[in-house]
Amino acid sequence: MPLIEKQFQVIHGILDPIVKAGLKSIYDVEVESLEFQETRKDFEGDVTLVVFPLLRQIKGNPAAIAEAVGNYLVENSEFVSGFNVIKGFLNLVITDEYYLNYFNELDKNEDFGRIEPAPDGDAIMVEYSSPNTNKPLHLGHIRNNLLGYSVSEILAASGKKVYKTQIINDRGIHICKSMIAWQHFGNGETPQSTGIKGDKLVGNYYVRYDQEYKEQVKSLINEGLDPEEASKKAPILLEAQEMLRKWESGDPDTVALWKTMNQWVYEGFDETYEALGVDFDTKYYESDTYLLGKEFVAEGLERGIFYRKDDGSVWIDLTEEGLDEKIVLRADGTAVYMTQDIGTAIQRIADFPDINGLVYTVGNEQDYHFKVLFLILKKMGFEWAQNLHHLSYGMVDLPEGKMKSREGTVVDADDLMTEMTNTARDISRELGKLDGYSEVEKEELYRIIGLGALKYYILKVDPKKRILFDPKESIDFNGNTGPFIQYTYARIQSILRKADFDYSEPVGQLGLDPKEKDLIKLLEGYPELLQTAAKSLSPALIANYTYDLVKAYNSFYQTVPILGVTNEREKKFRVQLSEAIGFAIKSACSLLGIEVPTRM
RNA sequence: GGCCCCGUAGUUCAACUGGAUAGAAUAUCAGAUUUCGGCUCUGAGGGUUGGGGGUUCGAAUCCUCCCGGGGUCACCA
Repeated sequence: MPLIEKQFQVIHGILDPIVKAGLKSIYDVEVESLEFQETRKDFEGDVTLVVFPLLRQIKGNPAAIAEAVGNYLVENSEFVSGFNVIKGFLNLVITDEYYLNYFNELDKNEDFGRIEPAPDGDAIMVEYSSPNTNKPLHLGHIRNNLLGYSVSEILAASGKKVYKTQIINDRGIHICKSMIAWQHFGNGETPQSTGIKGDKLVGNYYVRYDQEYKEQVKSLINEGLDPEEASKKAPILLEAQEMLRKWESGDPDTVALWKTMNQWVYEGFDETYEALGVDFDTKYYESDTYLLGKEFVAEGLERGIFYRKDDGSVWIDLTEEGLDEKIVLRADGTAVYMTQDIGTAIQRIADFPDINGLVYTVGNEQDYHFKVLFLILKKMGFEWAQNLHHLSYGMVDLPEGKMKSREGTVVDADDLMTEMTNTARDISRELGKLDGYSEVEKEELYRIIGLGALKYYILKVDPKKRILFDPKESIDFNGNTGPFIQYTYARIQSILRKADFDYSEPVGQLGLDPKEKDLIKLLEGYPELLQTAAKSLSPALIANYTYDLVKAYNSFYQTVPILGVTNEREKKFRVQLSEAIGFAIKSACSLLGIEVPTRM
């Protein structure tokens, strides 16, 4: 049986045809789809069939229909041992035998729930991070990176080939500002000579530029210029603009300095990415792509998708779609942001022909831009334009308000990770069971815990919502947190270490404790959940599932003895179950980029 | 002002995309360990889902009008 079918052959899938056959024989109707759901905790049963939707095709009292289907199922399915009806809800009791069989046939390993991509299947490209090269990464980038990376992992686990990419905003006036400041005030400083991380060094000069600029504006105003005039005439601004012109005309000295300083930044970014645990398969640089797209606009103009205004600029009219008119080419024939994004999208498909979709991880302030971009690409008739997604996310707020890099109220990405590690160290020193660990191993563990806390905290919330981030108080190590999950995993590993007997063979039939049944049900739901998370690009779904799983395991652990039970078969089964839950935790966490320790 | 997103226990988040009596965590209070890791478990209190109207068997979810917060309406990226 192919892997995919096997993974989805869960109880819903088994009952589906039987219920349909039952409805056919009782009421003589063909029903297309049925709505199954997990039975709520307050009711008896395991699986619930919602009868209301059937009323469209079957006239009658929902409770009576439920009763009839229930009776039919008890007679015709070996797995349904009983049922009860509450209003239009048919609650079915599923036999222990079914769950045990399901568990025994499960592939129990670290790849639990994953589907291998088909060799000739469609690929998807996920863009995230997309930094500017004039300042270091901050908390907002962390949310972006974690989301993009996690969504990539989820898509890959759901059976798609994934290319992770970023577009680096490496050109423009902002980088010229850092360059000018470095020329004036740098005295030849380099990351090597100062020991400062490259992105931080360049970022410092960006701040330095801004200080100088403000002073110059002030003195110009004192000399009698009006504020608006002064803000345009500050000498250092004019220098930066002149430098941009030189860069665009390819002036060798300017380009050389630009390359050098950008290289410093990239080395700094690479360190941050590595610390954060994210990576990329390919990169795009705006200096390469900012001129793309013009020929496609020209082509679209011929085909009547765009139109030309009297001044020569080119536009698209989206008023029929409820949007505005949007410029796609300036009067002087140069590209705008939109032109460039059109060109870059097309370029990516050309570079990787197996791609049939793109995901852009970009903040929600660009919602409108992407709406327009996607619409334009659709109008241009690209087939892959049906599969464009803007993974939009809300801002990260601080208790003091917005982050502003110029005012120094940003939370730096590197600093934050260090702080998380420090907190983990403090707590673990008190509570950890780390006898025999070397200092190096301990430090590695603190890093895993600190980062796990940060990642889980950010990924568990719906991307659309703003996050209020209090670095001091928000990160907790108890309750619904990353370390809570890691702790449970570590505890399972502790049991496996102590289980010094062979537990690999499946045990035969035995009665299940309700807590055991709960755990198997959760395992059963995972592969489908993974597909849903992939479709909705939602790491939060995975995070919340992981938490449910861990909670259910802790409850099981508390009420049911594992190694202490006298019955050998039960002991074996419970160790197997623990192991399987461990695999599931590890698998789910890996989709969030969270590592799990064997001790902590 | 037009358009888009958000509003759920004191606080931070859920709610299987229209399903049952809206759930967790946290904080507070009360309990549990001859056991495998107490960073655990069990329980209590805490809600007019911002407000009004509508759609239907059924609404936090869909429609509509208000209120509040944010974003966006650049020939910037």
